[in-house]
Amino acid sequence: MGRIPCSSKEELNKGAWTALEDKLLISYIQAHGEGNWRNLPTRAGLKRCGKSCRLRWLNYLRPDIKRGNISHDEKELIIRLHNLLGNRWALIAGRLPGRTDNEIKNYWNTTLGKKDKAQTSVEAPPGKSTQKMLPTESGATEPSCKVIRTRATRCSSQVIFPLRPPASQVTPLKGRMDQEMGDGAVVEAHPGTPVLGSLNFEVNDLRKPSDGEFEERFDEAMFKDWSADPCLNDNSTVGLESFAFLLDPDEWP
DNA sequence: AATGTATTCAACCGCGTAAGT
DNA sequence: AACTTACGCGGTTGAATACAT
Repeated sequence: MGRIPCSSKEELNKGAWTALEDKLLISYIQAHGEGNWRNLPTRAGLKRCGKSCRLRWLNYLRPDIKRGNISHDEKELIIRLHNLLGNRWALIAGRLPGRTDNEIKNYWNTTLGKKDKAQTSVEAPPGKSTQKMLPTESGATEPSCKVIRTRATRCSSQVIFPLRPPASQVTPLKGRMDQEMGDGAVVEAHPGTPVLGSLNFEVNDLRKPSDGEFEERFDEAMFKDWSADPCLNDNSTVGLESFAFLLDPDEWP
């Protein structure tokens, strides 16, 4: 493809932004709005790549950004959303007004992630996976769920697998299905499509909501009552229990 | 006070996706 | 349909700062 990486333009500034650069970027965006990041630096008189400008604006200069002091409620929400979505920082940030994906990612990696790691290292023997394990009927343990994910994918749609799909509806899954997938897996159909539910059946019966629906579905009400989710109402075979694996086992009765 | 170590977080990097041609 | 390009994302890095010795 031959795209020129930001870093190859040697005349561009790198590293920390100066107050003057910030001022130039803010005043340009205030006058012309966001977008067209590629041409923005030249027009704004900045020796930065568009990518860098975008990042600086989104993560630091935007007026609606809340900085620091993650509240207890926000922390709880981050933990729950992370349980649900994994490292989808942008999606998680979308549910936390004023917070950026970068901030949440940093917060997780420095604070919550460490706690999680410390906890799992106590639960799991050294050298083994830190994935949470659930006891089986036989007394052995198995992963509570698997999260298989491609990297840096955008989530613009979702696919829900019911536990027992109607045999009449058969649609081939477009995307990558990892062979490692087992029962109760959370997988991500390619491109950027999270798949929730058990896969203890042949892969068929997809529901693909229209663009924009996805964001709407992850709202606070959803965490209070899964049954409120309209995509579940369409499918009578899916019970709340089928999502138990998404939550911390300790919290599930 | 000086030095070493740990932590935080802004910024960079590379890749996947969507949109345009 | 194939190719190109801009954007957006998650992973990672490294400078700045805080803390410990």
